[in-house]
This record gives sequence, structure tokens and C-alpha cells, in this order.
Amino acid sequence: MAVTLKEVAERAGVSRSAVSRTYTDGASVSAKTRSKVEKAARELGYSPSLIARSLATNRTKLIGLVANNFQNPIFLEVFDLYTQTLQERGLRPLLVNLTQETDPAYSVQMLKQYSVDGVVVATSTLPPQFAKSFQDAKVPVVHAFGRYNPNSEVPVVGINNHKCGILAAETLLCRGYRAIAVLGGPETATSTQDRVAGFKQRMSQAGQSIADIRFAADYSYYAGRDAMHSLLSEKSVDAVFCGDDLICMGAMDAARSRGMTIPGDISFLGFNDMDMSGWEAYALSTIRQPTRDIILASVDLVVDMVERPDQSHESRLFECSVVERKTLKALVSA
Amino acid sequence: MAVTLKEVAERAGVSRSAVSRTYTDGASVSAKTRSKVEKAARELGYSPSLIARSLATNRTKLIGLVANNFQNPIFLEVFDLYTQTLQERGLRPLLVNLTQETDPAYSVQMLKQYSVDGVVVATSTLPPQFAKSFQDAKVPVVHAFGRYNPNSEVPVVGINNHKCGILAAETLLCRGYRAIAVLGGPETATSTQDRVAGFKQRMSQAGQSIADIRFAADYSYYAGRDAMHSLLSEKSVDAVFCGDDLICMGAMDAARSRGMTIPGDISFLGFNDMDMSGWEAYALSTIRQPTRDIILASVDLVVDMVERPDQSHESRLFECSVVERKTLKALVSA
DNA sequence: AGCCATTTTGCAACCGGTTGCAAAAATTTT
DNA sequence: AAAATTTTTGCAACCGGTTGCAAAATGGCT
Repeated sequence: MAVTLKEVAERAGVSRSAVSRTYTDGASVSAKTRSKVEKAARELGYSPSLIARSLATNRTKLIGLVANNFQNPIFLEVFDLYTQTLQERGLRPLLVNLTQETDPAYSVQMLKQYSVDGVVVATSTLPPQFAKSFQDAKVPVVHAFGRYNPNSEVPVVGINNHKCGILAAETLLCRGYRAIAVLGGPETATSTQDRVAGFKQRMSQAGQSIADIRFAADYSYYAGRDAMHSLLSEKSVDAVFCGDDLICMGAMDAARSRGMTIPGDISFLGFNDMDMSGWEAYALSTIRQPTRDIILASVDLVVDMVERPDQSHESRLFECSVVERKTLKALVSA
Repeated sequence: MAVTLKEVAERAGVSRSAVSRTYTDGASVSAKTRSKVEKAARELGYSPSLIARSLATNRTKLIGLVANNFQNPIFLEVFDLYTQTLQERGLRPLLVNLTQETDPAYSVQMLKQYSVDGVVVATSTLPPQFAKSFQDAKVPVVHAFGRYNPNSEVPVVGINNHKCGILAAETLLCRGYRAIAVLGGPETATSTQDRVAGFKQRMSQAGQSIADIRFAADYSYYAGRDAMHSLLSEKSVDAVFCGDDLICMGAMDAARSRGMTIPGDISFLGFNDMDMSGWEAYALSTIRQPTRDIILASVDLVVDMVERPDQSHESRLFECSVVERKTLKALVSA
């Protein structure tokens, strides 16, 4: 069917190796041979089969990308960046959509069968041991957006969620809020747990209690809205720290539908700073996670792990920052 | 490195073919041999290499998914469905992110090198000839969300955009609007062109002129907002048909920021019915495109093209419907 | 021109599977 | 129990590339 190296070799009147070498860089071919080969290849419409090459070189240029957050628009941004970044390096993503099925065995098996060169697990909700199972299967893996632990075996690229929780608490405290609630993401997500822990710590350090802590069923607008409705029907609060911008938008709409104004009656602090957070209907003040940096670094890291497997590979954490828009009151000056 | 078929064969004390046959269905292996092989495989942690298999069978189980709309959240829904649907059939998507570079040559080359079994081009903005170039390269291809033409060579799975334009016009006309504008997607997108053409046709048929036609620079919130601002500073209109929900949300925020109420001062009709369109902050009345049906059908179709290449393969168009929320006035009764 | 160092080239084995074919084994039939 | 039939098995060639090695070609130098 497709044109093969052998046909090109025959047409160009050279050996098969000569053709092969024309297409592997660093190989030794004379200018004359190269041009004969290229001419023949052009005429035949030849392009080398990566499948066959993979078999011989033991490199597929395929990177497994494992994700479970296909509901959250921020993942589209993540996804766009991953595909572009990989593309630029001549690599291709092979996607695994985890849906509910978070049994790692399936993904590991799948990606091993395709002999991916490496894997990026891109999720903030799964525990370190999930990513670990790729490592156990001898596949280079990095956990992007994952939970960092100083002696974790799988390198993590992400943020310090505990510290972000502290940052959130400080941001709200120094604006004088006194009835603060937390509306986290799913309780099982490691990111949620860490952020809430950091938040609690800073609040109690300031001698403040937290008015209410609850968790949205998932990372979605509707989960945020529903959780906020039930919160508002039980408690009265003046500020809410949300575990995610999407949840926060749902929560804001819940508050508004009860006639509350933002930030007059109630204030919101989100998390992530996705594209939509800047929309005028929300103009969300939020904690920005440097998504782009995390993605670039995680690709760099996994590539490095593939190329230099013996070296040690270190986790990288990036700083988060507060983005001020219109859902918080102005700072009270000291 | 990885465990190979040969090692399993040796351990199980059978030939390599026996091992191979154990893992290809429809092959003839005795129960006794099979269990010996499975035992050895389990002990060694063997799973067959799809790369090697592909080379021999000429099937990779890889489907190229070509897209250029990584900015629009609706694509995340599309993407989720594609990955899941393919996954269920034992196939994997190989993603190509077109970004600006819409020269098909690159994608064709890329996907041919990976010997994908088939390709789904999932975009409503590129012309039929883009998808055609895969066909010219002998790769089975379907164009999802593409422009349909009765004698198009590449099968299309999507909607009739012209008809949707008519539907939009009727929806607005029968509610009594008399200063109607169109705010389309990018002017170069085939979907935009067809919707606008249908819309115009129905309007002139009703003896109505269109107050303003303009196009957003791309399928984004900000493009919609900017275009709407310039529209409003030039004209006065009572309803706007937007080429996409995202554009529509931007347009709504532009109108609101000028103090207009919806649907009191101005009404909006969107297109797509993405998840966000139901959010309370927008509650968009919109034309629903049956995304799920389109995706399932396009996967079915491409699979069929791979399995029965000689058969003829027909395009499929689905119907769209109006979803009523809160951005249009109630119907004026006859 | 002749010698030596450097490139370039082709051969052949290999990557990890599949599969047509004929022989061997198991099963059925007489 | 032997013959005929069916099923299972192993051999070996093949899928489309890469690569170590030795031979051949090239180029530089005296």
C-alpha cells in the first residue's frame, strides 16, 4: 500500500541503508546520495513509517497524557498547551480519558501496549500512588498538578496547595472579612485537602474560626451552585473561598439569585484564573495558578526522564498569586 | 527491556506462534496451550506490543483527530466524547492541534507517518478541501461538523447550517423583532457563511432587511464582546443572532455594560447550546446542535470506512432545535 | 603516483510481532 | 483398529524500518 524504503532504494539505485540514513540525522550520507534519495522519495511520495522506526529504535515519540477532568474548561487550556508543546518537540500526545474508572491498571496497560516513551499524569485530584503505578511499570512519568511530597518517588510539577490555602486565608483576612466560608472542590481531591488544610491553619493562627466548610460534589458550575444554595440556607457569611473558579461561578450565581450583591453583600475568591474568570459577568478575583509554566516544565521534565533515565529528576513547584478583579472588597489599609 | 513474546514462549514451552495466537482472537489454540501461555505471561508481566503488531497487521488502532478550536469550551465536550467513544471501541485518538497553521500538508504527513487507520477532521471552519487532502493521501477520513455538499467526496457528519440560519431567522421573526442584527463567527468559516446565507434568505423572503451584519474575529468571548461594542456604537437593534454561544456571551456582556437589559432592551439568540449556555448569568436561548449524535455517528462512519473500504459511505446530517431560556421575548401569539 | 586517514556504502541481523502452509496430534467415522 | 477428518502446532517468511561492521570510495599529503 504505502511506499516503503525498499522501493525508494530501488528507484534511487542505492541500498536500503542509504535511504534509512538519509532520514536519520547524524548519520553519514554523501550529498550526492542524499539528493538521489530525496528525488526518488519525492517522486514516490515517500515518508518513513514511524511505526517501523519505533520497533527498531525503541522510541515511539508518543507521550501518554492521562487526565480525568474533561468537564472543566480550564482543561481545554491545559490541553491546548500540551498538544502544542509536544508538537513543537516532535512528540505526540496519546490521550487517556479516565472518566470514573480511576483504576490505574487499565491506563498503565494501555499505554504500555503502545510503548509510549513517557507519561504525564495531569490531574490535581488523584493521589500520588496513581502516578506511581506507571513508575512501577518502568514508564517514565511526571505528575503535573499533583500533590507534592518531599520524598515522593514520582516527580511532581505543580504548586504548593497548602501554601495557596494560606495565601487565600491571608487575602480574605486582611480585607476584614469575619464570616468566612470555604467551598472546596471534591473532598477526595488531594488539591482540595491541601488547600483547605492550609486555609484552616492560617485562620486558626489568626485566631479566627471558619464559618462553614463544605465541598462541591465535583469540579463543576452546578455542583458549586448547589453547594452554595445549601450553604446560604443554613449560614450567613461575608466571604467565600472557592476551590475552583468554575465552582465559584456557580456559587456566585447562587448568591445573586437570592438577591445578594457581589462584593457588597458577599465576596468571593476563586482558584485557577481560567480564561472565563475575566469575563465581565463574573470578573472573579482569584488565585492564579501558572498553568503554562507547569505544563512546559512537565513536558521538559518527562522528556529529560526519557533521554537521561539514570539522572535524578526533581520536582518543581511554582508560585501562585492573587489576581484582583471585582469580587472582593478593597484592602482595608493598616 | 520489556517482556517479549519470545520469552513467554520459552517459559511456557511452546512456539512463538502459539503465544501470538493466544492473543489474536479467532485464532486456533487449544485450551491447554492457552492456559500455559497465560500463566507464563502473567508471571512475566507480558502484554503484547501494539507497535509490533501494527507493523505486521497494518492496523494501528489509532484514529487521527484533527481540530483547530482549542479556545472554545464546547470543544472540551466534543473532545470528551471522542476520547470516550474511541476508547470504548478499543481505538485511541491521536491529536493534531491545528493552531494557525492550517496547511493540511503537515497534518497529513504527520498522521500518515503514524499510520493512523482513519482520521476525523472535527471543525466547522475549514473548507471541504482540507479534509479532502487526507482522502487524496488514501487515508479514510470523515469531516465532522463540516460543510455538506451533495456531491462532496469526503463524507460529512454534521448539520445543515443553511437550514439553521433559516431556523434562526424564523425564531426571531415570529417574536416580532424588527431591527435584527447578525453577529457571526469568523467570516472565513464555512459554518458562518452558510448560517448567514440561510438567515439572509429567510429574512428577505419575509420582506425584512437585516439591520447589521458583522463578524467576530474568532470564536471567542472577547471577539464577541468587541464586535458587539462596535455594533452598538453604530446602530440600534432589538435582537442579535450570534454565530456561537461564546460570542453571544461576550456580546451580552457588552450590551449589559452599556446598561441595556436582556431581553427587555435587546435580545439574543446563540448557537451550539454548550454546557455554559445554561448558566444563570446568561441563560441563553440558543440553537442546539446535537453534538453527541454527530460524534457517535462520525466515529461509526470512520470505523466503517476502515473496515469496509470498498463500500460507499454516506454523509449524515442531524436536525437542530431551538432551546428556549431567557434571552428572547415570549412568542407573540398569532 | 602512492600511501594513509577519513567518509561513505552495503550487507545482514535485528526490533516484536503475524500468518500461510504443511506436519503432527486429536478426534470422529467406519 | 484403521482410516478419514478436523484441530492444533511449529516453521519460516514477512511487516518496514535501524545499525554495527567491514569493505569500498574518497580526499589529503608527501
